[in-house]
Amino acid sequence: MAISADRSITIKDVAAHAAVSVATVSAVMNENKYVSPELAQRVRESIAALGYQRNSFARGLKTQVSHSIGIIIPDITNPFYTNIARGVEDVAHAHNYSLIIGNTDEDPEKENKYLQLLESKQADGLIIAVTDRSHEYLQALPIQKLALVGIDRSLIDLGIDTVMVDNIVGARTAIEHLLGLGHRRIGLMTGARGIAPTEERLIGYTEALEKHGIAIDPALIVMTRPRIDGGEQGALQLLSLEDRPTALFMMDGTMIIGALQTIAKFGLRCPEDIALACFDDFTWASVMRPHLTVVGQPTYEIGKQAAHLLFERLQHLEGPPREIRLQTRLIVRESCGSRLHSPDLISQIHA
Amino acid sequence: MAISADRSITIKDVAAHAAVSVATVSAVMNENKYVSPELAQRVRESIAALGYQRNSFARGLKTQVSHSIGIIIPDITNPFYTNIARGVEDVAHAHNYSLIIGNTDEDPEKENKYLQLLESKQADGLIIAVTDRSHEYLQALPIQKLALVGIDRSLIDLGIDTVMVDNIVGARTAIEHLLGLGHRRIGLMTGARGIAPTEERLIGYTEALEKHGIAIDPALIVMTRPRIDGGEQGALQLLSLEDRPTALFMMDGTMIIGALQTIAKFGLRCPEDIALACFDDFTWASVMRPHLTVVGQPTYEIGKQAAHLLFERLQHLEGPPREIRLQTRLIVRESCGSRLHSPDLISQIHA
DNA sequence: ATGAAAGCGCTAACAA
DNA sequence: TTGTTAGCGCTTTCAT
Repeated sequence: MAISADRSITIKDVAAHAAVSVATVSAVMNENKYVSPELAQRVRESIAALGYQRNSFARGLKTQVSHSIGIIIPDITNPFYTNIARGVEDVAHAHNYSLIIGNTDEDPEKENKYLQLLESKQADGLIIAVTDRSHEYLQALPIQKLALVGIDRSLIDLGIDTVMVDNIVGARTAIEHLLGLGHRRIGLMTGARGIAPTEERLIGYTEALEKHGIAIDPALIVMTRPRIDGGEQGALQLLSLEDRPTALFMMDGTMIIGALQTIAKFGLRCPEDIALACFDDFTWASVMRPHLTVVGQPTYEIGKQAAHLLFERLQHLEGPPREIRLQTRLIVRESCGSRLHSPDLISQIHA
Repeated sequence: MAISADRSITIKDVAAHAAVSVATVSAVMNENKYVSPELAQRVRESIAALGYQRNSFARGLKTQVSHSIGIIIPDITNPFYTNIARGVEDVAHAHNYSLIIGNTDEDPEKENKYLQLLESKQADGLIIAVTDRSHEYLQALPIQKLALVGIDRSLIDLGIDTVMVDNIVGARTAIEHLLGLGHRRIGLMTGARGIAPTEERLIGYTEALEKHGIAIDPALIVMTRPRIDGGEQGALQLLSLEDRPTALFMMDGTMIIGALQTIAKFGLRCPEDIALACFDDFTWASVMRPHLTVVGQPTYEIGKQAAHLLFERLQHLEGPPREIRLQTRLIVRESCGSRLHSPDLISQIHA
């Protein structure tokens, strides 16, 4: 801002300073050609002396690689995505890549805009949690140059590498835990229908119940938004039922906060009067009263694996798409009341 | 990935397709020169027909602007920074800029690396929460081309625009609240000494106490890490004091979780046995038991303002540096026990 | 082992 | 009003 060196230092300046050709400077920077030790040393000294940094525009123009990747998610503010982003960023950083971030707020238009931006502009690759109706975009869009990895929703059918979680087992395990504690009427709050995580978790719920010979009561399944107010409303609806459920399972971690509030309004205690569990572990889950029993998703790991997949894809563009399924972890704390039933179950951790 | 059009479409292709010169195509894309409606229309059609996207490397090489900005923060996973990043991203998006993110983990070396990366590589501007000892870097580094905005720590002395919070008033108000509730021995957990937020909050603490004629007891001030375990240890140290404090105030929101755990280990109840308050409001603060009384920082707003400052700076590089101070908000809930003292104080909100 | 020079795709000054 | 062209800074082929 202040001391401004009118023109920035180019490879030419370095070449002149070291009294060599620009080709030689380029060679030592890229270490891709033999340069005699003396010259190399001289060049390095000139680089240091001038504080030369190569211009990535020129480099990119020539090589067509930007050394940056993008991540498109609904909202970085949601801890689920925050951790994924962190995982991605760490891997990108290790590869000397930079990470461009885009929040879509589940708006297909915003998503589309980012897709274009990233494609035209810079990214070599892209990690994306697609918005519901946008799948077709992905194949329609001219994203040929872009390596793509999907997260949270399976994109494998579109020939795109994907990292997601084993939702069926995750949900089933949690419901079985509740069943084991004697619950028979288990309310379920889902996110948007039709997307993989919701449908798969629904399967897990159904499987667990059927295994115990319990009929599915549609009244116990309510769809709501994966937000605090969604949880509030969902719980309201479920708790207003004539034949009130004794346990509530939520597909999203933020919902449980709303549920907790509704429960308080009903004058109910958790877990004594009603058991609560949800997907997503988060920092505060273990310090809330009651400590929350949750199905933890390896969020950081999802990001990490997705980034690994992406960088592998960047190497060999060819090869069949791969899908990685990560396992969830049932973390039993207090909100289902296992302590009430059998003290020795406390803090048992289930794979 | 699949259908790959071997060579991507360039401005030349569009020019040929529309039977005009490249200059005309450029003119219609940039809307910076008069082009007759007919030609303009023809060009637009060709652009659409070919799905042309301009190559930002070439554009950047020519114009030296990248249309992307960076944000360098300790850790995106910390809700304080997450929200800031979201604020920045929203503004960047509105300006059609992309946002590159870098986590430093408070490691000056990583910070330095990002600085170089962003400078050489792309960013037109940069928002940064500096690591403690790195201030000198900022002026030493050849970041002349980069517009800079500092957050959380004041960089105004370095001639850099800054957005931060009124830490003195924030801390003072909270301590006065505690004082008003009758507390006389108030333990304080600080973050690293020597950085503005810590020192300023310390001033607020001191001012409040002195105003009430209470001497500062150095034993009540402990420095610890702004993390859960930091809070755990800090509380341990404070609660082990012979003359135990009746209230604890923490400079960081994550500390309070650790403090809560330590309190439980001591068999103490909050707020009955000990009052608790901290900086930083977060989603769960209002659903935790007890509901946490906190000094909320307008995190999203910090990011937004910082981005605004940055874009303004991008327009007029000249002009004196500006510092924006945002106000904190004391959010009184339960953890200080105001309910215990006077029921009508509950959920009072103090500016 | 080193250097000269072409050219990546775009913008903008200048010419027509 | 539209077109021609130089040149941004780098990589890389081809000469030497």
